[in-house]
Amino acid sequence: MLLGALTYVLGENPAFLYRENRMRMPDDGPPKKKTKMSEAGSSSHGRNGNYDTGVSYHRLKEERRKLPIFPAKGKLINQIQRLDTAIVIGETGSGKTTQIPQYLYESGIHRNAIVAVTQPRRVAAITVAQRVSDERGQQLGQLVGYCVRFEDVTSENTKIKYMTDGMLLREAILDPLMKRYSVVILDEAHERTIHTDVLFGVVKAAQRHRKMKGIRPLKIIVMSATMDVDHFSNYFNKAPVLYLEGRQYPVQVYYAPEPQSDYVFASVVTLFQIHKEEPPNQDVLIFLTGQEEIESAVKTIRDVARDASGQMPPLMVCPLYAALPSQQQLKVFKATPSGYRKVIVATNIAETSVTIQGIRFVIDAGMVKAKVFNPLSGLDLLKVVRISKAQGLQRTGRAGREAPGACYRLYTEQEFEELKANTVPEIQRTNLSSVVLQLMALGISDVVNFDFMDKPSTESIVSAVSQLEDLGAVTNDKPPRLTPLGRKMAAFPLDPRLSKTILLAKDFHCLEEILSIVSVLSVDSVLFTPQSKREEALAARAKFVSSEGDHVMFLNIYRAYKGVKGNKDWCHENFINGRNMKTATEVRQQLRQICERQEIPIQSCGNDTSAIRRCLAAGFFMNAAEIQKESSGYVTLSTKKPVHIHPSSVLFQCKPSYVIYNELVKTTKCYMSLLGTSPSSLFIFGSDFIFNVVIAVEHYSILWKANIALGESLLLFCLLYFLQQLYPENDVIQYEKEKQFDERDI
DNA sequence: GAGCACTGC
Repeated sequence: MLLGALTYVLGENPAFLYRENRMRMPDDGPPKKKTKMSEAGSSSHGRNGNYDTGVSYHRLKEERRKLPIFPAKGKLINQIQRLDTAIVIGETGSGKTTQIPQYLYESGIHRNAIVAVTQPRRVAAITVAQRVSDERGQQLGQLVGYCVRFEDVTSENTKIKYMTDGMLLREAILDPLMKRYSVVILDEAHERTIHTDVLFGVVKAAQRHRKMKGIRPLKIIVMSATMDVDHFSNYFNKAPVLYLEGRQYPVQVYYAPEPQSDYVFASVVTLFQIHKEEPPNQDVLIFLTGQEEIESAVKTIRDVARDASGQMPPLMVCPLYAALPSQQQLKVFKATPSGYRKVIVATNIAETSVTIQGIRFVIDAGMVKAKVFNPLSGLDLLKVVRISKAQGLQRTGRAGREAPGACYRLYTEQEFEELKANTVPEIQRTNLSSVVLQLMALGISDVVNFDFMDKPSTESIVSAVSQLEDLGAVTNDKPPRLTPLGRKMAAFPLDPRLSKTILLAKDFHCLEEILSIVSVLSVDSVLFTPQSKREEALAARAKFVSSEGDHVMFLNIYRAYKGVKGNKDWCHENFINGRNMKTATEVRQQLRQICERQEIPIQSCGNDTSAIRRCLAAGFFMNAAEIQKESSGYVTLSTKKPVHIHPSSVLFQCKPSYVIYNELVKTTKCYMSLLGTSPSSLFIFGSDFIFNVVIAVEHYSILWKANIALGESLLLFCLLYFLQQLYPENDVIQYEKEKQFDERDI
């Protein structure tokens, strides 16, 4: 295969010519955890891990003194001491994450209370805590600890606590004033995760309220690598900004001379140009958008390399994306054999989550696959979109971690200039129902006027509130109030529809089963279907399949997995993703504990799947669809939107009259994914005086559907009563938009 | 008869 050459133009933008590093020192961070998987099983992460004394402690002490932040220590502490809120801008490698919490502790600014440091990712919280604990010469979980989901490695002695941002937000529900903490450090604030964004408002309010109530003051430190400093400062009442120098090698940026229509191909061409000209053992990182592109690029690269073997040094090609099984992900961390060049073809997972040593060249396609949420249609879709300038910068920086490097951008300099400065914060492109429920549990009812740094659109808030209203979690007052049911729902770390389903399960006496199903639904797919072994995978799966829907299949899988005690070979043979299945069992354990705390009786319905199906139908009543006689498709009952069963569903061939679905995904068509059928249900939709009613008693083929006025509802309820008498084995479930659960809960 | 980026509680 002959690859045409692609010539590049040298980037003129000085912002992307990184400053030469003056001090050559090890990175400030702890030794990076090598894989995503190693943290997935992090419960084994040692409390007694690397605890070490003597030589190692003194060596670490020396290293600390050499960090770029060290000379600034006195001045920094002095400033922070005087300020209520400070913004700290530090480039990669400044040492801010590991050192500032220790400086605060050493200088007594913590006032003997806890310093909380939030991180967007679990791995970061765990590894940084381990590193800092080592630097103090202490055992992890003593002075320095961490707290992430499923794991709390802290003690009464802990004064420096690394935690995920989501964890601190959860804690805030129980204690909105955050009284345990004297300092809250929000690290990696530039990433603008939805949790960090909500925390901005929560800590700001806590600080103000503590001042008003005369409680020990709360110091806020926002740490970021952003260039958009003013935005942060303005939000925190013009808080002063402290700058720290980082450590980064220069990276030469090259632009494509003209726009590239096929960036996958262009990336392969560029790779071989680098490969021809540069010495081997200088590794290359290619950024593409998803599994399909990556697999196609990997194949092309391998083909070309094979054809040209003998004419150039060999290549070691590694794909890298989150859905890739653990063992294959691990390959990217293997040392490159001598004489080889390693090429990693990755999604944006390599931008922040995974750091790979030895990268000297980055090839950036300039695109990313992003979830786009439309609050009006309630539709999620994944779209390939252009990256932001900040993201481009982040990718470029990946070439200069250990030595000077180069970044080849597969777009023109003009295209770069036209990119958005920053990625749209997550809070502005996500379904907010879960966040709104959490805010209301925090006591903030007027969510529309919450002090957001960047406000989500009113439509998305209104749509979230309305969904919570449908579920009976909030009242339809203005502003809405949390119902007792809503308060219970907020205790679960789940999508509100799933929390509601759990709370409904006690009425159907099938909580054990629902917990299993909900756990599987709330993690990434447990099914693994490689393109090459599709038939094999489907054959292996046949024993779990159920004509009653995907949920029952998940229950079968969960039970079988438990039956073999999570055996890895079993997972492999049955094309089950063991990593995600393990997470599901941990989720289930957590959900079970929350149920116990709420004193919900945990009962099993055994093999009575109809109870399970009724419960699911009741929880997902707003996600129901009815088959269309004429077209073989379905329409949603709530919005009359034409939809189809996704071919990956076990119900794809069955076409039941009524289905409930987990989510709508728009690709070539609008697909419902993860479906279930209801043995018999009544759904009531709508508001005010008009209800849209559907009764589907499939076993007896009774179908009735109408729009009725409230006055007629009496008649309807009489009818329902008779139906129930006639067919006692079929529950007739009714749902109104109003808060029928309140009375029962109070 | 279709393909889904990444986090987190």
